Amino acid sequence: MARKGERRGRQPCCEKEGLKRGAWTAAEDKKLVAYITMHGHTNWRNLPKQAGLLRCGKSCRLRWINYLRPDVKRGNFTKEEEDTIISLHSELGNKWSKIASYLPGRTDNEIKNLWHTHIKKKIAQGEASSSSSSKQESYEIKPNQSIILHEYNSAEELSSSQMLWREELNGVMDFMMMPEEDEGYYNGLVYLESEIDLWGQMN
DNA sequence: AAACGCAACAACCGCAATTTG
DNA sequence: GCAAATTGCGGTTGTTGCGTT
Repeated sequence: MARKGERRGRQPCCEKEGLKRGAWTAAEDKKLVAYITMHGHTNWRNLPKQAGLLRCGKSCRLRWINYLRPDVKRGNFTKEEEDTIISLHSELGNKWSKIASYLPGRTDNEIKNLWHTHIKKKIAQGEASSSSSSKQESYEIKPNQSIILHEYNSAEELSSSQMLWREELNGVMDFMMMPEEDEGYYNGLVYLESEIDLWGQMN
């Protein structure tokens, strides 16, 4: 908190002088991970000082969220993940953090980068979402209609994913079927190896 | 081998939203 | 209720690596 009489208006997130910028070194990563593992991250602004890092809190936060968190998934996006992103983006627009919340282990920054480098081009070329070329079928199911999915490995995971999907989109549920690939089905959130039944009317 | 162009991605910046005193 | 501090988000930029000429 600034005391009365101090400079008005927004202050910079950190003192620019003396703080390191640019790529993180392995030693810095180690310090950050060690500190957060021990103390957590309740105050990003004070964290770098307490952790002995010459970085601003924002930079530490970004580094942790995007790369150092233990649950961050590295590596290429799968076809299913790309489809999910395309589907969610058509509903939500550039709400990258929202989209990321549907993809465990993926960050908003990563998804945003993927969108700008890969998916946008694919869509522009008409390769990504063309239902005719990829043999996808699309159905719309209204929110109040019930859908029951049978014969899957993890009932709990599927159920919660489905509820999230419903609540977040608060309206039309877009369900994608790809019956000719691997005998499986996709709904944008889960991939099912086995049989699936739908209850409720489709449009 | 050097120069260039481009794609990929890590990181920064500014603003909005939220929290705090 | 208000002002300031802090956090989170999305747009953008900078750097790096790779392929091509």
